[in-house]
Amino acid sequence: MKDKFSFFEDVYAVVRLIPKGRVTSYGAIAKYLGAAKSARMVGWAMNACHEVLPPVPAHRVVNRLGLLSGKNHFHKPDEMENRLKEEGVHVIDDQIQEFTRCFWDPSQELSVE
DNA sequence: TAACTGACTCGGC
DNA sequence: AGCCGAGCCAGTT
Repeated sequence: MKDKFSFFEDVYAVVRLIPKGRVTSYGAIAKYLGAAKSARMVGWAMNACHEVLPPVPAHRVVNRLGLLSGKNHFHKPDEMENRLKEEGVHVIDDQIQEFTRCFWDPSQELSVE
């Protein structure tokens, strides 16, 4: 179907690069891809990530507030926060604790070694 | 075909 | 300081 790698593929690639125990925001990914104003598309891409191989760790992607806004779209809402906790990310009431500390900016981590 | 929605973000009031 | 509206792109109805 997609002869060329679409915006979605790029999003998946970045999300899969997120280190364990780290999280990022839709805007950060969008900005890294050159579409800072298309943060919605990043989220929309996540909506289709369910049948994408290899599986995309969408649970590591949250909004800029560190809120698990997309947990409701997972197979099971609890799976998202449960996975983050298992990776060492403190999550309380769908809110990532020390979000700025666990934040992983692709344009910063992938750009600057 | 045209219109709407959506896992966001920023700016204005 | 908090709430509301507009912008963005692509997929879905």
